[in-house]
Amino acid sequence: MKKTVLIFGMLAFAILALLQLSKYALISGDLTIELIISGIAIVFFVIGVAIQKRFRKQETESKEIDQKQLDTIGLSKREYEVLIEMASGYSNKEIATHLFVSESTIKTHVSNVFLKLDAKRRTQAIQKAKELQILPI
Amino acid sequence: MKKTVLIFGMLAFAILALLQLSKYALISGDLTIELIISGIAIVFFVIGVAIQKRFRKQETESKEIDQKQLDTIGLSKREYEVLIEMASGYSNKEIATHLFVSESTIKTHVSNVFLKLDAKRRTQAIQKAKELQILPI
DNA sequence: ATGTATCTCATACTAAAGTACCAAAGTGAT
DNA sequence: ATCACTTTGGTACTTTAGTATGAGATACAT
Repeated sequence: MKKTVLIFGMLAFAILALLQLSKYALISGDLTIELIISGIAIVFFVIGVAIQKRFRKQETESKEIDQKQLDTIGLSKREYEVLIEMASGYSNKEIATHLFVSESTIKTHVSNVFLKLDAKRRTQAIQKAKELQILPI
Repeated sequence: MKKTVLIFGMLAFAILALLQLSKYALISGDLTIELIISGIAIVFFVIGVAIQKRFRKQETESKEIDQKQLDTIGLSKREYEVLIEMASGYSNKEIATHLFVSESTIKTHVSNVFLKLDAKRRTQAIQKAKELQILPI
């Protein structure tokens, strides 16, 4: 947030400087009116695009992994891995193969995930995890 | 697409007109240099924001239900309902209650959904449906 | 009318998922 | 060193999920 304020402050200063500069450049006759107007137009067009892009970034960022919620839920690293595999549509046996452990281990992890997400089925766990913005995509 | 080209053409024409206008306004002395530059800056800033917004819209619009793919997959109305219930995390028994039919019926629908989505498990079916942009959310 | 597809439901079965314990070994912090 | 947590794995069991097959009822199009 402090960073944003600083950038906007510097931007405002740069804009004022640019305006003054172009004004004196015109009076002194170094540049033609067409060039100055074109320059101003390009600069502000770019600024407009950049600012809109910044807001868009903030909007879409809300659709990525919510690290804070992940912490409050308290899933362990391994449990989280299993959750992601589950959401990808794999069976316990397949997950066991992917993570090089036994199916029993996966079942234990799965049960723990259910407890922490308050779910009764894996589909429900996936749904809840999605609502909590915990899953990639 | 034709619409976009037309809009951009008109926009280009408007910009050229604006530049000429401001040039002659300055020469005739009706407006000060500050006003003209400010006006140009604002106009192009707005144009930059608008264009960026248009692209952003196209990006986010691709995240809604893809009716065409739904048709090609050929899910029946009832099968699609069952798929959505599945993705919401409900068990076969719960889905049966929601749709006022027996669990057997749900099992039949579920199996048909698996065939049409080429899935072996409900979690996989959900994942594939999501990739095909068939599910709401 | 007759065929095609959908929706419904049943039985009988296999496979997978999930629960409930228990327990050993490793990790990390105080 | 001790405690808490994680990771691993096991057995035994219950519950869902999923498959295969058959079949009646409805609706819709040719």
